[in-house]
Amino acid sequence: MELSHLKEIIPNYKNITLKKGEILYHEGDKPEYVYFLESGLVGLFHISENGSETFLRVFSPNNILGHRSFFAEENYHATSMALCPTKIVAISKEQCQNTCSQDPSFLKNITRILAKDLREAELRLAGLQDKTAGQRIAESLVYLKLKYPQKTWTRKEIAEYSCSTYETVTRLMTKAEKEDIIKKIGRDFEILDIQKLLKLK
Amino acid sequence: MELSHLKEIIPNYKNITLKKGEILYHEGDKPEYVYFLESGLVGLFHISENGSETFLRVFSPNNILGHRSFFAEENYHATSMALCPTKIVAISKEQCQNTCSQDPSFLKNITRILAKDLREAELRLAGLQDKTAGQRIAESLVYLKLKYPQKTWTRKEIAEYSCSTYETVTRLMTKAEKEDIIKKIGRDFEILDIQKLLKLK
DNA sequence: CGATAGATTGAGAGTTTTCAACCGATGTGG
DNA sequence: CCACATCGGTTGAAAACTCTCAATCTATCG
Repeated sequence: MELSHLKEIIPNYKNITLKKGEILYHEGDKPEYVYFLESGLVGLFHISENGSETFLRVFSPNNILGHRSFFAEENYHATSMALCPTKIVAISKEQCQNTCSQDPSFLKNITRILAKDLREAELRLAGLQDKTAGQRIAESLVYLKLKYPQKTWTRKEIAEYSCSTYETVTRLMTKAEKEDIIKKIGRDFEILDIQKLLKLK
Repeated sequence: MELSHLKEIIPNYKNITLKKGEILYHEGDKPEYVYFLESGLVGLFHISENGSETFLRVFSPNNILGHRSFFAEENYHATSMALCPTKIVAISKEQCQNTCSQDPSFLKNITRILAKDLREAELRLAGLQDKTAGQRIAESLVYLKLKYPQKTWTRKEIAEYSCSTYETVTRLMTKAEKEDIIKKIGRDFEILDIQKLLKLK
């Protein structure tokens, strides 16, 4: 979705700069703004009572965030955290409201994003039923590394994205390296053969 | 969402009658219509290669369905099946398009539905990480039976909704009955104590 | 009343997680 | 620029939770 013209059509907006690990909003907070990511990377996480974290979505430049809660008219159901130094533009709810009225394609774009994200979430849900931890981890490696290659993903982040544990991620990665499917580079890694990775048992 | 006025604002529509178990659309099909449920109950299921099924969503009277794929401009990612005799109104994509343009609240309503469903899907995803099978089953019993009390849910349906197996559902229900938390009535059941059910270990 | 779909129960198996100990990389301050 | 502290990664062994498989039983319906 091309939202890069947003700054031009919105009269006044707020700039936010986040360091790695800083929180944009917490689960349960009441939405006051809709955000637009200019540079960096943000992760959306759900943190349960017993402390287990689930990595729900990744936001990269030109992505909108905070929109789900705004359009559902609900408080945030998860916590947004910068995964690296990040610059964000905050637009007030009223401004977002106005943009919706003035630019019909704006709302339609957001509807499409929500519809696609719903598909993804539901397929991940189904994947937890019918895929092994190894398969989910392999798919997560492909998704995260190919879509966001600049980021050195930690085993923990990969685990939380694939709904597994960092030990299991480590084990799968060690196995994949032994079969020349990936190559570890320091704490980072590189995918050598996507097809083999996705078929790894 | 109140969509019951849809028949009045849409000039021509198609009526569909489904028997229990009949399919409205299959995963992979290209959307030609957006549907509106008049009476009955429809389930949305994802069926994986190895045959495991995941019960994603329930649609009841006045619900719209098929909208996710339409607004994402994607083929269906799951299969819709009638859970009991059901009457549906089909609206062509063009008519849906027109309604969006003419009635701004229509699109906004759908956006809200998608946003709420995304929350639900993501929280279920997180729940698979941090809740036991028993907890998920208990929550599914509460959700399905309280929201759709008229339907006799099978153990299999409950299992697919909670991402578990019908044997595990049976075991939990037997346990819950021994503790006077639910009461089995033939193949159906009744919840006697919601709070206890949700806390059942 | 028989046939069939659905439910129950038990036992065993298997995948993942959990716990624990140790190793290695990275980055910062002296 | 080195030393060290810290964060992240690796590996092994044991435990646990569910699932799978199998046999049996019970509702429901024609």
